[in-house]
Amino acid sequence: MEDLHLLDQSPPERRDAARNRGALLEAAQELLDDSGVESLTMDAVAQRAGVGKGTLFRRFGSRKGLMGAVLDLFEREFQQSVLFGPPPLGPGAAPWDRLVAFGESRLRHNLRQAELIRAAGYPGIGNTATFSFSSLHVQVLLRELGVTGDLDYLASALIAPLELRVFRPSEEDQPAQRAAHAGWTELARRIVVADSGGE
Amino acid sequence: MEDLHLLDQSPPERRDAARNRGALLEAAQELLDDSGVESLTMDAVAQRAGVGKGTLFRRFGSRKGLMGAVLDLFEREFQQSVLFGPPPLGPGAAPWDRLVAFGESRLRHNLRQAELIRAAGYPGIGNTATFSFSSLHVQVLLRELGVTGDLDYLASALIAPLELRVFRPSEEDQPAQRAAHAGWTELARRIVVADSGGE
DNA sequence: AGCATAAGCGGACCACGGTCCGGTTTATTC
DNA sequence: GAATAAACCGGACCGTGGTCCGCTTATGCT
Repeated sequence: MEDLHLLDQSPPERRDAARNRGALLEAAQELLDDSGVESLTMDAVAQRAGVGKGTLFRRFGSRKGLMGAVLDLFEREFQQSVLFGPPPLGPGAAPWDRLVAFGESRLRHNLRQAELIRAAGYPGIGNTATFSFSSLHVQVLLRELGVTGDLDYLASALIAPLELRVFRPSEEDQPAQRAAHAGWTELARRIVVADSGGE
Repeated sequence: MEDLHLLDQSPPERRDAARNRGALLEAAQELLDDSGVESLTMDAVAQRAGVGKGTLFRRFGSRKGLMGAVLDLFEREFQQSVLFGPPPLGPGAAPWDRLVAFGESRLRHNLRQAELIRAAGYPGIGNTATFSFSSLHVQVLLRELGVTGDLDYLASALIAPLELRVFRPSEEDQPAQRAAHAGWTELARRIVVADSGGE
């Protein structure tokens, strides 16, 4: 699959470069799993991947960039399950159910990656690609639910409180997590219901 | 006013320490006004305040801590005008009007401090003191408006989209800013209205 | 006042993120 | 397949955030 670069216009990446990129990402993840974000030193990553520091920076630009790349791996997974996964998160369920599922799933996603997200400087919010995917998805669901008005804004506003730290997150705290999800669902209900002229 | 430390249980701060703290904050602000966040080097601040680096770190803990302290100055101002300032932001206006005014004011506040807030690692959200002030205030207003349910969560959710970067902020872009405010007001309306059984 | 104790102080020092440039590997052209 | 050009590589190097420890200064007690 990697070999069909015939279609790409710009010769995509040299073989060694690709190999190194992989090795670097892998090394980064190993270090993370091993001993947390703090141990993710650029020197350490480079050394572990058997590569010079310059290369590491060339490929990822900065420490945050590297973290962003790692996060991106998980983000892709998430997007996959939204677009192609099983209902109710994936296609096939009723819009409202998909919306609720989205809230819960996204919340969990963010909590699981909390440490990295924080260390990476909250790239999720503000990272156009990541953010606008969620925003667009919610926007579509809202439209299907008959919501009118500035859907773009409403969607963003609905996503915002799912992002880290809007509720005081005693991470791992299951009841708190449940309350957060319940609260969010209630928020969504209010936004949706306002269009149908009362309950 | 500073002299009545008789009531404080722990002798609050040595005179030289207080002086230095002031000098450091002043120096930091001067550097910021002078040439932006980038030039806010810890060495530079210390030197400008005529103080050793160790002292600077003792007082503020870290670079982010220092930035947080500077932001805190503005935050206090903001809180003052919410608690004691003229209506509609301050007390005396109808709850709904106060809520709308709060949204606009907070949005402007965040945009004005954008550079610092970002550099300080978004201390506003998650900084318990700052955040819970806004949250509590909005919570009270919602209650006055007859909203029922998890007011704590709803208040937080309402504040979240005012925080930086939930809408793509072309800072200084006035129409965008207006749209953001309009969107937020509409969001608030939906949250409030859902309790009164339709329009 | 003078002493004892604690808090404040500051600059030498360290670690890590990020840059730079000479050497090397890969692709392209004849 | 050799020559040329371009991209890649890597480690020496630098600046800045943060720590540490011996010295200084304020405060409380007798």
